[in-house]
Amino acid sequence: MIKSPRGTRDLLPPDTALWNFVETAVRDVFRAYNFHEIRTPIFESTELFARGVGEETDVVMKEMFTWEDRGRAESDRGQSLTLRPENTAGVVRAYIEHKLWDRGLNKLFYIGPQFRRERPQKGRYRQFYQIGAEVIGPAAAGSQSPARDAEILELLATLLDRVGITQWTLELNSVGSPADRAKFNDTLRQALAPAVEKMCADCQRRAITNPLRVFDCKVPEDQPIIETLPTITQFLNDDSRAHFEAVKQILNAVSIPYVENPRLVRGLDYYTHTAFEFTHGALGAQNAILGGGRYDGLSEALGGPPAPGIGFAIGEDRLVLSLTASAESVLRKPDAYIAPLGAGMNREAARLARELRRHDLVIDLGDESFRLKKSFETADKMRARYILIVGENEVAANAFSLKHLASGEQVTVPRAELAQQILRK
RNA sequence: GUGGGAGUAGCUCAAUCGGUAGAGCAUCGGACUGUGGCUCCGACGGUUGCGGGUUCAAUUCCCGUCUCCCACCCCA
Repeated sequence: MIKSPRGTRDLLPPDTALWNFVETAVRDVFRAYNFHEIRTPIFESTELFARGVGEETDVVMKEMFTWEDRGRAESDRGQSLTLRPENTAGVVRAYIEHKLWDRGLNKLFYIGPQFRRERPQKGRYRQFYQIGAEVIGPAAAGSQSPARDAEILELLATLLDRVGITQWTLELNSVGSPADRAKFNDTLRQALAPAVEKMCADCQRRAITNPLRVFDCKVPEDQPIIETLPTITQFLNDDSRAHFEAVKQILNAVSIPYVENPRLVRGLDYYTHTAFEFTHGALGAQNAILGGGRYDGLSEALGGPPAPGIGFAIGEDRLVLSLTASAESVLRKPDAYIAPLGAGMNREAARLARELRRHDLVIDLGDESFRLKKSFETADKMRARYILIVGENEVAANAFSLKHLASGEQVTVPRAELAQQILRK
């Protein structure tokens, strides 16, 4: 049997109702904040991710699905292509390609699949879905304003509340400018040097390759050493500091709770200033439900003009996992199930179904060969509100037996009044 | 990519010391020819993930492999 490839899965009804519930709610929220949808290709030039995400990151070095195009045209052949591992690079590429700076400030959102060649785990797939947004534009259009950071964070709080996730924590930090980070990294290496021998094997490696990640260490014995390390907060320049303060003040003004986490670092190279994560307790080791931050230098890194930006990406798979609502509860059930009864009744049933569906009713129907008992069982199973019986008696009278399945009440309703009756309850 | 656990009917799970696989639910049919979630009866459903090995005999023991789960690396 051919199975779906490792780390991929089929989303089936009724679960897809839950996904649609999330996506519909998310679109509503984006609309309220005047964000508009962008759809970028699912694959791009490998170079885009190498330059945009960072040549040295794990994502680019070992987690991408990459292949060589073998098109007929000389210009296509040998082009290295990659399934997008994230969507920010693609959005910024589109920003540059279509000169979107001419539109002033762009407030864009996307919903779609991303791909990483990782070892699968719960809530972590090789084809996974992200809901994200980017605010990007010339500095003169306000793209650099702390008001944009705060607006994004407030939007996210609204969004999570809206889908019924209330147990979230917003962790906030500033990672400063690239220069701030370089200084901090040097200091960190020096601070680690005398103690590193006593630390776990992972930390010994991190101390050399990526000192920032030492903060993520969960080994209890290492914590006393980590406590003594400097934090990036002390290395922020005046601009970064002022920006961070302004963001926090707006959050206070709109009553969005947050905790400052000076150890929160971001893995991708392009982040500057504000960095944040929303976590949810019930998710185990993979407790981050979304993350994001500011990336003021990304456009230039991709060959574009200066274009400060801030964005986030929600792991939709994990978001759906942490939902308390059940798929069953958000599934729209049929308003009525039509049971044609006896030879020739399919035609009349089809006519009725068509009439009722015009009234925005959800109608399903069976077949004239079904015994009435079977039709009732089918209607019950799909949780239809009403069953509508279409038999010879009904057709002769042009009035139909309509039974409310939950209460058992049955009435005979003239054809012209059927929709009204069904809409009633 | 590393370490550990698990794979038996569509789903959830049994199967004693190694003796050729069973239940509940689901599906379909009947009891019941125009009135339902109940009840009873019956049917359908299996390469025990896949491949190899040991054995008279393997769901069971061994090896390999695939997939999922947990943790790590990393990240949303």
